[in-house]
Amino acid sequence: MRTFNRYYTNLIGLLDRGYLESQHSLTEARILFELSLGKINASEIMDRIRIDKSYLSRVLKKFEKDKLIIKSKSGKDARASQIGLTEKGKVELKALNTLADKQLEELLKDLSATEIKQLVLNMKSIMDILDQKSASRNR
Amino acid sequence: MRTFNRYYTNLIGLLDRGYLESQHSLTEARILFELSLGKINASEIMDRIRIDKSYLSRVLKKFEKDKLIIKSKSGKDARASQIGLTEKGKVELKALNTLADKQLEELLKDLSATEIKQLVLNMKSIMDILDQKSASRNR
DNA sequence: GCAAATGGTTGACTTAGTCAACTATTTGAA
DNA sequence: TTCAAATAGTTGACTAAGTCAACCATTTGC
Repeated sequence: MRTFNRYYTNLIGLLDRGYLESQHSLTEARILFELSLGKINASEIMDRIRIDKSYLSRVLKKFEKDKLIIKSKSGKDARASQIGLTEKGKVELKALNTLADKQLEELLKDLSATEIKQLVLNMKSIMDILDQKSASRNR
Repeated sequence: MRTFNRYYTNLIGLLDRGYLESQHSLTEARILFELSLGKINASEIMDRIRIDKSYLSRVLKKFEKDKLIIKSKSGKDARASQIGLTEKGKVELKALNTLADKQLEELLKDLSATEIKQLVLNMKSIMDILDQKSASRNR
């Protein structure tokens, strides 16, 4: 277990760097990403990513100010509002993805196509294993 | 590439949580870990992990105040000092590892031994591929 | 019908990290 | 051999990311 530990510590360190150059934190990027999957409200975002509600509220406020999202009254619950990406928001997310891709490319550029394929497969398999686990926890 | 991207974003989010409960940031933990490998000076730490030198200086100052490390004059270079873990520092690192292990265990507890083995192998293989790459860059 | 739960906001704060300027020492080329 | 540039580390001032607690409005469920 100790070994795995060390691997993931290094891995996080390595991958974390990726978001340095962008205008958004990793958390902000994840929020944008969740919003791209369809209109949701703030607490649905909180169900998906671990984030303090006050912080989320401020991030969303900033996104709204920057016209990346629009909030609309939810018909059902007057406390909540449905949040959706604007066109500008979609463009921003796309740019963010492109940037992340480029940085990833930089990180991987000395690898062969085969090695990269291997890497993706490994990453996928990790996520599958962990996904499976968190699914079973919520049962 | 976009797929990989999403996987690693989620993965970082997932693994990052691990360090929340400890008294140290992930970066601090990595510094302690590097120090456990033998006496080194500050710039050698900077060779190993990406960190601002002013921040590193402050972290080390804090570690010294907390008696986790001791600095001793390097014989060769009067600007640098050799840094080593104290007994207390070693205990701290051990505790940190134990905590991380426990959190990892929690994260993995619904997985079978086989699945965990699989996960470790995947993680290892990712690190090997990336290590190989960063080694070749410095040639 | 009302207490507790939920969705969200705000103020005050902490932690992690960055940037630039600086001192002291060492290195390397003229 | 000397002196300009490089290196090791420190400090002050700052920003970014995130947390904590108190709060208001609305909804849920006994």
